[in-house]
Amino acid sequence: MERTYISELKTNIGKTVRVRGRVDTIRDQGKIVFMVLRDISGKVQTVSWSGGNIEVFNIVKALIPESVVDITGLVKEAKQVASGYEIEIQEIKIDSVSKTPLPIVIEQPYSKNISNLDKRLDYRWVDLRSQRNSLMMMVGTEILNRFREYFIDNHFVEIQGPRIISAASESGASVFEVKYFDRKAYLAQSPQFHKQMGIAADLDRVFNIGPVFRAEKSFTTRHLTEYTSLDIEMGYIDSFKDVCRFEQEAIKYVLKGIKEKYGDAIKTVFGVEVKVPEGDFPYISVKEAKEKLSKEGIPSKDTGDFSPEEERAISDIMEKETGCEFVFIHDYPHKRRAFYHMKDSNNPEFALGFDLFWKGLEITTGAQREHRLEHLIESAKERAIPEESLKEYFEYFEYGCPPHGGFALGTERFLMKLLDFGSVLETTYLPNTPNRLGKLINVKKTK
RNA sequence: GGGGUGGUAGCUCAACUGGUUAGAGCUUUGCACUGUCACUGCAAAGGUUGCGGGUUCGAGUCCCGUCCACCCCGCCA
Repeated sequence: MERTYISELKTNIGKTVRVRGRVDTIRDQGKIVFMVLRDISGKVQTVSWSGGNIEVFNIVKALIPESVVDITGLVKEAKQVASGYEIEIQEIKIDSVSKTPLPIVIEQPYSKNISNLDKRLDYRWVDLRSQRNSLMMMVGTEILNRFREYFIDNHFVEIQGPRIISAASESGASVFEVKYFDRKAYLAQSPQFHKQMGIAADLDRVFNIGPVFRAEKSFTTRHLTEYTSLDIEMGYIDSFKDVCRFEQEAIKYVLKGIKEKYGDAIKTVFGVEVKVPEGDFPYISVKEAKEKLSKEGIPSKDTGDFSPEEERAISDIMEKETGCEFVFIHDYPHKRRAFYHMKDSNNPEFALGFDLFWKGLEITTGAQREHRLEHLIESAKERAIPEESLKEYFEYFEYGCPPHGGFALGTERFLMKLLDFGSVLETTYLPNTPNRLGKLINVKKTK
């Protein structure tokens, strides 16, 4: 018999079905046992009596929670049950027995003692069984699906830049060195140069969704050493604002889709209302932002960038002023941005780039790129970046390159903000951080 | 990398100024229960107090070192 998902049972009342999944809870009443079965689509109560199939009854009575079972039974109406129906088990097969007790608590809506995050990550495959986490994974899937859909509908071509590269790319951010046969190589910190190659290759608009690596010892709720970057680059723009507008529309499209598909579930499980922004996201210059912060008495140590406190405050201020959770910040000093950002010809101190903040967190950096080789070389010189390390990159501009710009969005950060999680470690399937490689904790000791 | 807080049972935590046998809730195990649904009731099990050293008659508690986690900062997406 074919398997029926638990979510489909309500249309199968009166029928015999096969359901497969995990033993969620057992309520043994002596001569009647209720067992709640769980699969990816939901939960259902099953019932068996001592007066019914005694063989089945004995197996159910002895089940260990979190074991995997294969059940055939009759779906019947049951007024006593909240859902209105239950399954009377006719056959049961145990596919896999769970050890007990579990090493962590699987989070329930009523959970009081939720295990610590690091312990949960050690047993991530158990942790992800919770409704909260499986919904988080499904929403994450839909986010990438919608972005990809939007890009393809807007003439984008998908590329997969190499993750192992020969020269440490772009800024001073530390890179992971790897052994590549008999030479040194590096893990890509960003697909930036290869996106731009796509523009020089006349692919016109390209996107790249994939892992990037940062060898930074950052212990925060928003940094990972490996994360999934959503990168785009678009040709023939007139201004970085074309890039902003594109990103804004893409985000609206994504959030609209999420709201339609998961809005109710997100509201129930996370208590978060998915808001689809209307109209344009506000733009504000660094200078204006600093003035607003100063009025609110928020201290500033740096005129060219924002501290996390300032990021949160400026988001709050702008949301109150405009009702929008998003805000674009522009007119950053060029010397504080990547060398490939184009300079503002009216004021070369400024870069034609932007950051996008969402609910107090930077989720994107973008810019119009410098496509004129002489200017690009000059910018690299200003940063004292050895020309030799950029030789290959510079060549992309030698045979003509359209004006272009793009952005990178941190997908884990996006999901974190959407569902109001406290850390990107929670919105990553298996987060890598300076002290954690998958389940392998305490990396230093194994050196 | 800098600053702060912490590490005690499978999980979440308590243990006063250093003082008898380190406690509780949940989980687990056993028994009872034919309509439970965060089942209930009774009973039991469960500990090298992160690791290494020191002070003391005596250390979960104080000191030094070390590892790890969490929060804040730096770096960024």
